Amino acid sequence: MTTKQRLLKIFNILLTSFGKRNWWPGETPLEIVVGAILTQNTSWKNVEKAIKNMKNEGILDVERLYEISPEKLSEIIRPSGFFNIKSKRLKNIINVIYNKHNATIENIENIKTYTLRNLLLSINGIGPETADSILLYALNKPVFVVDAYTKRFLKNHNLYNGDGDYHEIQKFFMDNLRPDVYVFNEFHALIVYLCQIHCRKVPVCSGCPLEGDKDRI
DNA sequence: CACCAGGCAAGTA
DNA sequence: TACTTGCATGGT
Repeated sequence: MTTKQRLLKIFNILLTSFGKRNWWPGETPLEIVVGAILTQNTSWKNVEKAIKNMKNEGILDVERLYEISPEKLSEIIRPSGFFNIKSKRLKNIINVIYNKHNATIENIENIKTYTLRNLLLSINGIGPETADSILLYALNKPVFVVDAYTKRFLKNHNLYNGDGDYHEIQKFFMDNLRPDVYVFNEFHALIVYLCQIHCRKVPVCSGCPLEGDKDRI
């Protein structure tokens, strides 16, 4: 079986076993952008509390976020942890959207994906994973998101023998899958779900739908 | 009590 | 280039 066939087979097994994950939880592109920043090295449950606070304060809005002081914002997002640095990071991306793109997320959707990715990466506080999460989940661009779970997944299933470099792993997925937003969206979410319920630390686990995978370590 | 969570930037050698 | 550390709350 080729790598492409095996990867697609794994995707289908995961999708059949677990169903659609409905990522990203968030009602608007802005909420997804905010969540992408807040979830950096933080559990999603803590992020939900912070976002709920933001909704209660009525600041889940580009203009409100542009106007609010970093100190006030820090207090509102406190449950997400790292609140001072995340407050600055939220202000950083909001400033770009507000000043250069007419205060709407939708206006930056028209920028070519490659250019947009570099724009996001140029913002202090947005690294590869956050940039790609925004591109895929907020803006529907066919970009594969790599994270710690993805690396563990590849290692556990002996799918990729290279170092853990983010862009090499991303290239592996994008070379072996059609550039399909739906597949990229669900595959990343399914990998996270699989790792969270079955493969937290040890490489082998029982009850995993991929147990029969011959090439698995 | 320790350890981790849907990272990133800055500092050091 | 390749480590190390700061950031910080909340769950297990």
